[in-house]
Amino acid sequence: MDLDAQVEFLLSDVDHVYSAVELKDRIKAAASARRPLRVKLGMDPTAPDLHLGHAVVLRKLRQFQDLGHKAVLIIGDFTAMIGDPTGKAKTRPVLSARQVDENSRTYLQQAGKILDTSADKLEIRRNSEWLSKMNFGDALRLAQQMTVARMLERDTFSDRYKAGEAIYIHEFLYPLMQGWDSVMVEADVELGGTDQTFNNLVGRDLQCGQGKAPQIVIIMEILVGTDGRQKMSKSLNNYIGLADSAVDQFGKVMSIPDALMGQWFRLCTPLQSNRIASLLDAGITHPREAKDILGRVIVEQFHSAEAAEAAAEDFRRRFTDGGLPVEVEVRTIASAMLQNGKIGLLTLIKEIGFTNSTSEARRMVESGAVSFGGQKISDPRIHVSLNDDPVLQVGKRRVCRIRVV
RNA sequence: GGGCGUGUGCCUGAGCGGCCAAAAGGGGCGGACUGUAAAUCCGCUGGCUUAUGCCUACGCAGGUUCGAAUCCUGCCGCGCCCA
Repeated sequence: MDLDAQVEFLLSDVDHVYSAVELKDRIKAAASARRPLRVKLGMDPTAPDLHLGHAVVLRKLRQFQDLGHKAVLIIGDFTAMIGDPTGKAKTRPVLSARQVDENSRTYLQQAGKILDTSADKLEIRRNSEWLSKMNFGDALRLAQQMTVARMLERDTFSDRYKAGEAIYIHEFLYPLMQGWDSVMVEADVELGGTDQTFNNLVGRDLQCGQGKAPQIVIIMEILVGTDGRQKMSKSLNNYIGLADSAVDQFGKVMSIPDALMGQWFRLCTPLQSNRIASLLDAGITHPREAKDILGRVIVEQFHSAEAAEAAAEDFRRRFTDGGLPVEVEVRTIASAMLQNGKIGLLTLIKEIGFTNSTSEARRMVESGAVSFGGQKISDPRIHVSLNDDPVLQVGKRRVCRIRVV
């Protein structure tokens, strides 16, 4: 691939670059020096699950790897003590070393579905490595490179400030710490979502301050979650986890608003733009069909083509035809729960894990959402016996076969 | 440090002594209709072995009262203004 083609490839589906010219020059310089670019991506190990939103940036990182560059994954174990002020999140609890370890492990396992994990293509660092060693003087020198006015340019800060919400001084340190990471790992490029723009640009400033070449910043569009409204995030529960089962992933894709398909095709699949255009043209492709394809293409990236096909088939049986899934999950109940061979329906629903309380189970039954042994049940007081592994269904999605052990 | 204001359920936000498990909207869940889309309509949205019943809840701790989310005292958080 010649230089221009590489740049074009790397900047495809990108929201913003600072700047394309620099990227081209840097690639050229690296090639003649026979060294790979160091492409940085930071992640907070605060939650154990990666989702499709993370995958957008990870896929971009993979493209760099495929062109021979090195991915530098930063586990933000130190910055996690603050938490990026971007969200509404309050001050976060300090993570224990063990939590960080656990989260990091599952991160890498999940990121490995997208990234090339061979040693010469991937470097993993924790920012506590250098941040925990800085003293107050070091921090002061860092802080001197930033002004309050500049901080307040950030929407997240100015909005909160105008709204009269609390902004703590240490939150101002977050972008500086993240920027310092770039200095320490000598990043040539940093990837991030649009919400990371400010932080990543700070990295450029800090690098310049150290007399180094500023990193190129590549900003990806933020993926909208399954609700079609807000950015995908675990806390909003509008996400598709990379570790979710094929069936879950496919089902969730099918539930997104049609209007979201365009973005998802662009950011979550490798399909070409002309193909996407024809899929989105309702005159050519029925939206349901398009979404089915979207679902399969996404699922096969994290599972396999066979698993994606099976998930689509399962979906058809359950929701299009209104039947039971190909494989009904079996859940068990201890025989000690039974009295005279029977158990209260509400207790059963709760014990099996379909609701968090019997009150909730009661509401489900009263609203006509529950069927047991293939029969709809509307009386919450009923007691049932569990011979022959009966099927319990609560709502459309919660189905299982019950076995007494 | 001082003054003023504010603190309600997942969120926003009403309530200002009983009719409050707490208005209204949002969100979520369930149902109808569908393509688990959109739009629309209906119901639910603290817990309790099944209840015209009990328990827990309106920042925290006390107090006044037959009775408090509502009044009083102290404390804590947040905001604004002054220093």
